[in-house]
Amino acid sequence: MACAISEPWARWGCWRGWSRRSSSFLRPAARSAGGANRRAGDAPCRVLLASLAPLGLRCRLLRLRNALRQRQKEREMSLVDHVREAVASALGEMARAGELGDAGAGALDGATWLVERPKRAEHGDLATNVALAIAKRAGKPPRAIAEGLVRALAGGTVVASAEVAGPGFVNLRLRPRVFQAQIADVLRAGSAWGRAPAATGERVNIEFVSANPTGPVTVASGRNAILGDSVARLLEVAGHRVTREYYVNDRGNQVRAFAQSVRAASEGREPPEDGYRGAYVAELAAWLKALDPTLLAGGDPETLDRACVTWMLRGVPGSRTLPGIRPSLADLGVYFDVWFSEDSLYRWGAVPAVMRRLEDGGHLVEKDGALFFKAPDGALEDKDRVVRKSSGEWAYFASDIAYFADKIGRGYDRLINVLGADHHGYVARVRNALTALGLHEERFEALLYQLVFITKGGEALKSSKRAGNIITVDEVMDEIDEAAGRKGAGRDALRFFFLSRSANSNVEFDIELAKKKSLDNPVFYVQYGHARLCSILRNAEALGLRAGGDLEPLVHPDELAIAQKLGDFPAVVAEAARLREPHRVVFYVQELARDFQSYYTRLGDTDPILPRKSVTARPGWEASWNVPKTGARLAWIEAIRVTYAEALGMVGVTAPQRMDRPPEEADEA
RNA sequence: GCGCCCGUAGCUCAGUUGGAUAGAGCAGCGGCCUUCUAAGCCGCGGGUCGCAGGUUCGAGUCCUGCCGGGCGUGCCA
Repeated sequence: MACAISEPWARWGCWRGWSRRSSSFLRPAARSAGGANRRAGDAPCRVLLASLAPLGLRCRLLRLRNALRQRQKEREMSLVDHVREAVASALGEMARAGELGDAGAGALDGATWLVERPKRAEHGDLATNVALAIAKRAGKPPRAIAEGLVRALAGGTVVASAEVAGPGFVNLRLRPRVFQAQIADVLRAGSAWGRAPAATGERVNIEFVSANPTGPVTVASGRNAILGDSVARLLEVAGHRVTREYYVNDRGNQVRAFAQSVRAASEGREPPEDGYRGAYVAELAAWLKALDPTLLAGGDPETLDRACVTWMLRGVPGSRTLPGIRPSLADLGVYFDVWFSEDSLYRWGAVPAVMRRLEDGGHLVEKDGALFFKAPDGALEDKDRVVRKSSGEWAYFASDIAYFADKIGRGYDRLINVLGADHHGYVARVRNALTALGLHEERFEALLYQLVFITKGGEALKSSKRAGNIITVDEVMDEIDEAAGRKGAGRDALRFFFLSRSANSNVEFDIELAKKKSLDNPVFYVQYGHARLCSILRNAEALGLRAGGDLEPLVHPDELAIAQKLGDFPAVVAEAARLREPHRVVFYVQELARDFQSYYTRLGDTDPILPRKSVTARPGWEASWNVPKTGARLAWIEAIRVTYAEALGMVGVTAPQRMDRPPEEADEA
């Protein structure tokens, strides 16, 4: 289905053919969480295998590839995996020795048991509930099994000591070497740390924002944008190939009402009954008038509709009243691969085509002069839905069905829609329609988030595009930028704010509080931590001290605990991607920041990482300074920094290299 | 009425396929800067996890009912 697109905004990459190039052109280099091919892994082998090499060689290559994969797998095994393996093999020994009763090794079959981090540090580095889990099957009390396990684990290479606790938990302390190896893992992975190999997962299309192009980006749609974009980043991190898509409703009543409001504004009239009255409407009217007076003065209404949509998306150059949907989203760090025009579905005849298919399947019924989609029997939503109004116009639902059919036809394994809770009734409708068309209904996944309540000084604020009292993401970001004295601070703060809670919880956004307390945003705490790490590394370099060497001097309990926490990162990220819950990454990085800052400040003067000026002032200080220990600690710091930066990148927040002293607190008593 | 989501500290929220004494930020109180960045750190106070049953070795987490809040249930999108 080739298309000739007449909307000017379409040139920005409406269709898949151009979208990649145009989007990479538009994306600043900062797209660190993007889908670059990293960790090529066994790619060279694959290439050779595909060639016409002789059979013997191919067999050898196959073995080599498998060996490489095995090694890769081992490398990707987390600390928990290693310990789990050690526990399992200890249990195997016990079974052979008859310590697990008649069930023997079978006691483990089908049992769900965990090796996990206990909440309290006194309970060890890791703990397992396996004795509790298999006690019934083994026919022995949990504590007896636990005691046997403690004996069997003694003297291993991973576990340093083990003890029975409570009803039968086994608490484990690990050898420092294990944590030191964790640091090496992070540094080896570098910018691939926490990521699955690229393009190994599904082809995913994620549609989000898709707000009507009749107003600027509001704080409410900001939540959609930030959530959708962060989930998209996480999916890429998890190895999926992701297309980000915005469905532009550039047709229908709302666009018409909007265009008529613009025309009214240009003539100094009140907007029509269902029209729009924000300041941006007048701004757009003035801009269009200057651009081409015939547009407004009795020109073709469709051309005017189109022009309005175009400039809403693009924005009036230099205007803060009408910055444009696309630039506003870019300021939020949100970019799309595809901007899909609803109107184009009509121009290509996709809507009647898909309706014919529904009709052939007997899924349409005519009532009161309108055409309805018949809900299938027993479906979750059992009401019939209008697809063609009695006026003869297609309803939005008709083009939506065509749109979904189109997306499925493009061969995605999964279609995700990020929707506000006020649209959740829509989900069943789409599912029913896809089922009726015999399309892959199960590939459709709705990601719902609860609504944002805008308040001002504690009072509910009814914001509506039509009334024109909307709160835009731009004004919020501008305010915070100004308060923090740094461009981009508002973006980071807004993203962090929305990502600091699960999509399932309602958010109250107090516009006054957001501006006044913007510097309390935890994002700055995390960023400050990153800047501190960078600063240490900078200072080290100036002194000629380098990260690396043997990690054995790394024995401080806090340092090892943080190293262990770094090891949690890939699992946190994988879980966040699987559940589409970016807030997990945000909470993780906040914890990491807390751990590091606490350690760092408490360290104080007692055992500084870098030599003080009083030390470096003496010539030849290097001879008395513990350089190997510093090297190990710097490696540890670099590993933390990498984890910070990766985590922040995955939720679209910048990781600044330096943050200068905070702006003076203006308030005086 | 029916469907989906939520109810955890004064406020805003986390809480991994059910695990040990339920956590964090903000707010409050008390301490720590001749600085490897105080946008920081340490400490204190603060809880019938909406209520009532049930499931089990064990429930904030799973099931049922009730109470309270949000959203949906348009020939609006």
